[in-house]
Amino acid sequence: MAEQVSEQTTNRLSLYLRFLNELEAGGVRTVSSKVLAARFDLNAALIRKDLSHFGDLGVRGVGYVVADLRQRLRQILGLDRCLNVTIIGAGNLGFALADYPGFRKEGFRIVALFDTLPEKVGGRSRSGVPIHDIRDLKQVARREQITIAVVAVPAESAQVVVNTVVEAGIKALLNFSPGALRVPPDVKLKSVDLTVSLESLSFHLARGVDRPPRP
Amino acid sequence: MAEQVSEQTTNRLSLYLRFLNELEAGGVRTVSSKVLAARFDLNAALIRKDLSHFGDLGVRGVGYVVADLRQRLRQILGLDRCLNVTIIGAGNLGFALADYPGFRKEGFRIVALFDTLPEKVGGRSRSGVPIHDIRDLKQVARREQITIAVVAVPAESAQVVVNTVVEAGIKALLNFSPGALRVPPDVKLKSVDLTVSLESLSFHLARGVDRPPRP
DNA sequence: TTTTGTGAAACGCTTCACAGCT
DNA sequence: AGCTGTGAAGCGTTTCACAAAA
Repeated sequence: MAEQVSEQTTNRLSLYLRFLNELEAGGVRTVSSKVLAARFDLNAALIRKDLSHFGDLGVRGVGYVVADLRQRLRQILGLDRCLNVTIIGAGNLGFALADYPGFRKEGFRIVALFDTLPEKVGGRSRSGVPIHDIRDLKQVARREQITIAVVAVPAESAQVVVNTVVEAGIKALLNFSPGALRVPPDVKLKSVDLTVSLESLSFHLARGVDRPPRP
Repeated sequence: MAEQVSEQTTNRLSLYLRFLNELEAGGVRTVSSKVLAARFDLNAALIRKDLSHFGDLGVRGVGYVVADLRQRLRQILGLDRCLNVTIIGAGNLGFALADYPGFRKEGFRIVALFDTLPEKVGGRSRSGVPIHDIRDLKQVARREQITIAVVAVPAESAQVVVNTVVEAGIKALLNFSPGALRVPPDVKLKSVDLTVSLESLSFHLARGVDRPPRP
């Protein structure tokens, strides 16, 4: 077990975990790869492969024990520890993310916002997350044990902000700015590019979602 | 040209286009696949393959003419027409997206917000996008020629909202709610799952971004 | 010479199919 | 009988390598 695991696999593990939470809440004891596959429109073998990367998690003839698999997935995804998150950029998007209830629900704690504007620093988000000066990032990051930074600043300042975050010793970044960003190899950067997403939809509209037959 | 093109290819086309905008603004005449490749950390052959799906866009020995390729990519991505977008859910995230400057910059027009709460309906976002009652979606969608909907509502209401959007005749959806959603085959759904993104980062932290050598 | 466009090879992910366990 | 774990096959994407064009 535990060689390299593809990003696609880990993304699916998150989905499985979310479903297992529901199943456990509903008092379901075991679940088969077939049931999981039906839920997510995937092939059952793929789910077994995904899980088999981490040992023999299932029971032949029975399936997976919901409580055990859930526990194990939380551990694999690192959700059994405390995960403190900061958001850089106290603009509309930064505030929205700081107050997004979905994060707290899954065990992430948003502990700080950062900005450069003096009129914002010292304030708080609606839900009470304090806004610090970006120059204090390193200090606050250490004090609050921040391990993940969400970057929600305009494209022009994105690379500078990313550099600051990396210098503060944070090794995991979720970026919402458009454009290519560079990070050292020991830092994990994941980007959500809203423009690319919309343009992908535009492409499908332009081409016709049901492709018209070629002449 | 113009068979099926993978989503990965179309996503990259968006990135190329953004860079071409910069190049044209900077007065650059031509660009080679090698330069594009360096910019995005990709293989030059991949860029040529991506572009070759749409005809012979380059000139051997020279590269690609920036102005021409930009124009062609805008056309391919459907950005040469008017693209009216609505945002469903006038919560923190919905407002942030409605006022996100990046969308307008690329030619998308956010023309309406929708919500169910009477105290929100009739109001406007900070940048002036009017908030309508979700029950008026079909009517407003037709009047405003809305072709893309962004879904930013809580998970519980997501499927219902998606159904309403589909019934209103909108064929392209960008979804921010967690969980599996069903749409008919002629509708294009793209989802951004913030929890999955954060959990993916958590996984890499838990495992060590530089993987520790196996014992 | 430079750089595109493209078959062929390489690679990685998914599905198949079945041995093995309960 | 039922279901997992997995080698082998299948398939889609990326990279290689080179002929063709400017």
